[in-house]
Amino acid sequence: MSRINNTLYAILGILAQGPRSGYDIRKRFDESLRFFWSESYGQIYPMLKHAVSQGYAEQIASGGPRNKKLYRITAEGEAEFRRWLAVPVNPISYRDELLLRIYLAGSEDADAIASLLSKERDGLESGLAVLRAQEEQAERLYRGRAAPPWMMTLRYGILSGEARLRWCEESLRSLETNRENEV
Amino acid sequence: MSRINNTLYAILGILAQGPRSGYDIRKRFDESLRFFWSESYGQIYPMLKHAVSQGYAEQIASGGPRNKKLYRITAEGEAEFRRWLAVPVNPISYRDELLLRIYLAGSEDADAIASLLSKERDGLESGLAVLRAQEEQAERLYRGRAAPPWMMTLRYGILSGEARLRWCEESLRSLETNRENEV
DNA sequence: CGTTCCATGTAAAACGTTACATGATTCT
DNA sequence: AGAATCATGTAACGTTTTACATGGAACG
Repeated sequence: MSRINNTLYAILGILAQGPRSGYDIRKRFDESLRFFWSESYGQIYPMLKHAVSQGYAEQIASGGPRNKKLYRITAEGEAEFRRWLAVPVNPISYRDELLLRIYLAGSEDADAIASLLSKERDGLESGLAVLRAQEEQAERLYRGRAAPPWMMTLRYGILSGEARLRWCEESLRSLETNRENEV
Repeated sequence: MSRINNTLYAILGILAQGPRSGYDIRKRFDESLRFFWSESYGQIYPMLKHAVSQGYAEQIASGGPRNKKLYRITAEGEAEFRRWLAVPVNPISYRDELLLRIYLAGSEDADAIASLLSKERDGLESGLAVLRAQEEQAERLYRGRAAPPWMMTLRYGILSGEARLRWCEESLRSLETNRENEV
């Protein structure tokens, strides 16, 4: 069985919101989805051609000053995309370098681990500040009305970031406690 | 600049705890690290040869009934591993199919999303039960004494799982609310 | 006039999984 | 005896990133 190609569907999903160029699609991934998904040019341009060859998208002229190549999703493309939406997700296989290092570290590496953890904590704090600002802005915008589905992904960024931050702090405290008990 | 090869260091880290065969190493990843790291045979066996060629490990006879090939880390290998431990981690690039689908879904896909979310919730609940049982067992074992570093990774599994579970529940509630307001 | 951004692509390398091949040992 | 597990490896395939190549447009 050939694996489901998420890249194709991710691109179709962006095109479902309106005609876009390869460059537009890349920017979209980079600006809005980077916390949980990314695609590089090396994936996007060949996959757009593939989508056209499968009849899921078609190329249209832009008429813009740079005459970029816009792609529009077809009816088959949209049907295929909606089919994919309901397909059960694969279990997330995610690789976490920080956890790997901690798991493999010995007690003699406590300093190195503490340093990694505090760097991580600082990064999380500034990242969370950005997400919270975005959330506030969106809340003002959608006051009262139903929030769009992408708000859920923002919310996830905040909740998971907070959990990881709490874990960093807890871990740093426990390293500190161990150190005191040894002295 | 050539990318840092995490696979090599992950293997060296396992070997730093004692001589192991390729099979042993694979089992270790599969049993204890699967929540945040994995390596397949296709990576492990060639990488062990590479480690030997670099002088980071050496092959020793096992003498066991199956005469498996044990590898032992060398002094250089251990030094290299400790150097890697302190290297700043790369930002996690993690791909979350569930968040991708939610981000790309339109309001007409609310049913499909709700179904994915409730499946995810059920999976998280049973996964968390396993982790909590492991934590209890470990707590009984290390009562009072300093817990080993790998306990932090278990703790992370619990905290991040709880956060994701809360998010699932919150998202399902908000989908439900939107539905009621539309009717 | 130089820098940044827009814009499209390809080639090579790196990364990673899956399937296959093979055979011994241990358990039931 | 048959099944499961131990054990080592390779080949093919698929995925993903990075580097390279090219050039126009907008901005200060």
